[in-house]
Amino acid sequence: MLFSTKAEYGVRLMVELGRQPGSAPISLNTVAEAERLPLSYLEHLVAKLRKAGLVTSTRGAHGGYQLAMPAEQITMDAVVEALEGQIAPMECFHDSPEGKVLCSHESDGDQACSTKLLWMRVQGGVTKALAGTTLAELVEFSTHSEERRTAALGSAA
Amino acid sequence: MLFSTKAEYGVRLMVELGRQPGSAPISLNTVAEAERLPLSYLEHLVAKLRKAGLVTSTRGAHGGYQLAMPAEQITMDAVVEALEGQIAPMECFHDSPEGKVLCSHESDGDQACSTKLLWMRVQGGVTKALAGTTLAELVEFSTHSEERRTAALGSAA
DNA sequence: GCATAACCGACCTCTTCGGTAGGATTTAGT
DNA sequence: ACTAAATCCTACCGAAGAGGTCGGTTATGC
Repeated sequence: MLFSTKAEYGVRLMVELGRQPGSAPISLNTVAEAERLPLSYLEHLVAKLRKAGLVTSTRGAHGGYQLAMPAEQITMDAVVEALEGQIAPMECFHDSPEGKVLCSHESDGDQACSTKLLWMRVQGGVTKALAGTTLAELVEFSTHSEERRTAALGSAA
Repeated sequence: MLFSTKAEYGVRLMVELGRQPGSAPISLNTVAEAERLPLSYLEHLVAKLRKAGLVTSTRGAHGGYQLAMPAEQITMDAVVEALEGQIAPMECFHDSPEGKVLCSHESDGDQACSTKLLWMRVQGGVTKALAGTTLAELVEFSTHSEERRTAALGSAA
């Protein structure tokens, strides 16, 4: 498995927040029941999203969470990275401060190990897919999906 | 991490086999020393590659492993899948017998969960990168890399 | 028959995953 | 001021997988 359920649950959580039209915060309990996910586990995940600056929280009664910015501006690479940690295909891969991709096997400065070409391409494919998808797209996708389901149920009855 | 060292070590093993020009089998010990990887662990990995039909083995003295087909015909999706299991971004993803991608949350036949769009794109990016890379490319890449290193050392001396 | 090597299965340690538990803190409403 | 609702925080826990190790069995060339 490329990703764990941390990413799955976290994305579902973000989509759920994105579906809410108003400006009132949504409690985690509401999200947990809507998506049938364990509340206590979601607490851990939403903490990562908050620390990454993707959601804001308001404490106390009638508190909850909201997106920190419009869903159109949230790309999924930020969401997944907040939940799963840095997106690297292999342990020896890490981003250097200048944004270059390094492989810790390159002890001689410029040398690349025999697998670097492959992992570079894989990482490129993944980050391109993640960065090219906005939360708004997923919200719209799920909304349409639900409309189709409701329509199908209606015509079946 | 998207992949574990199983894929890393396994690919390095395959590259090492691909670098050998002759038709004589290479012992695992030779590979292990060349790549500085634990022999006993490589045994487990090469077993997976053999079961997947990517390498052939000859037992007994002077035995070893060889590529089951020319390196140009070996694409890395087969190698990585043999080592890591099915390439799916999320646990709920699995290939149906007809080759379609399914999500086990789609209990209503056609419905998709809100994250499917995202994971479809990610999986597409990964499989495209893996299937678009042949073992021959990696062999050539590593050979050139080594030539550059040798040249650099020579000029420095 | 002996060295070499593939094969096989059991085991072991460590980390992560997915989740639970319990409490502390903040806030809205009464 | 009290209370209910919520976030927040830390610790823990069982299961699974990662990354090996080990000992032994089988097959083969010399």
